[in-house]
Amino acid sequence: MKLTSKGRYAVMALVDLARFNNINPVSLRDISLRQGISLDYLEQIFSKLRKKEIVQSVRGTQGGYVLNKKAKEIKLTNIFDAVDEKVKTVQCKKDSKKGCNGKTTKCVTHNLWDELENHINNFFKEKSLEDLVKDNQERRI
Amino acid sequence: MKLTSKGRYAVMALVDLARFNNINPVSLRDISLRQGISLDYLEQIFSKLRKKEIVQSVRGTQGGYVLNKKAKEIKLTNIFDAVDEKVKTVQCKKDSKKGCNGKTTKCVTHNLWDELENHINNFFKEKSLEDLVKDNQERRI
DNA sequence: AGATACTTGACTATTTTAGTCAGGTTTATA
DNA sequence: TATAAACCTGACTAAAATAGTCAAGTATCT
Ligand code: FES
Ligand code: FES
Repeated sequence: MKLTSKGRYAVMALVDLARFNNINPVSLRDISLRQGISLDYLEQIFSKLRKKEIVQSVRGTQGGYVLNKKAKEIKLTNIFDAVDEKVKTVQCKKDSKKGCNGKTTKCVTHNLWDELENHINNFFKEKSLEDLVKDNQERRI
Repeated sequence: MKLTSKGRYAVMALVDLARFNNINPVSLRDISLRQGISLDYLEQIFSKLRKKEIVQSVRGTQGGYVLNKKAKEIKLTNIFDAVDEKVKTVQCKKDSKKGCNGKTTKCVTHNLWDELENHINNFFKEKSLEDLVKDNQERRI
């Protein structure tokens, strides 16, 4: 199992934004340069973040993006949800009555993967953007 | 992030094997039928499990596979390790001094992903094959 | 007017996954 | 000892997912 770039970049970009989010909006160009992420790719990512109201956009010269909530209220789970970085451990469909490989009952490992999924999601629910910014500032002292 | 079929199948197959691992070796054909996993694919998986000494093979007619250790001593982490289902959250190479996107220092999220990786691996270190078999038997009563 | 920066949607190369396929070798047992 | 069951190995491949790029806009500040 691995984390995709989209998810990783979304968090990198938001940590960057949160750190420079004082008065003025932060342009994607700046984030792109600081974090080494393609501008075009960032645009895709921020489009999704905006639709889920995690950031707000400011158009025109001197424009950019601003956080739409307090950093404390933005959890990792919200970010991942916005960019479709979902944790998927089971093979069977959630709603379907059928288990793995067409069995009428859930497969022998179904519950294990459900536990795993919860275990991972708990981590994402606890961590906020504020935590990440703080961690980063401490390490820099 | 998602779990791959290889990892999922490896665990399904081992749980199956552990449950029927009384006296005689269990053939892949039986596992294939019971779990609905392609025989050819199972062979790939068991080849790896054998190399890591998680199972032992018995060749010839009436052959099959047997657990090479007690179910209690086989942890999920051993299984995943054997079939190369690794948890990879960071983008940077482990040994390289360079961080994400060629930075000389680790990127702003590196520590977060390290924490996440540990969080997930802890889950895998705790769960043993025995736990899984028991869970399954209880649910069947 | 011109530059900056957001907006959108389509397109594509690469990589990974999830297998299949073909051709073995070993061994119990009838 | 023939035969069938079952392990063993490596190469191959279709499909999906990923990680972007590219093009053509629109809005707004100076
Ligand atoms: S993972 Fe849900 S039935 Fe197998
Ligand atoms: S994940 Fe290690 S430097 Fe970015």
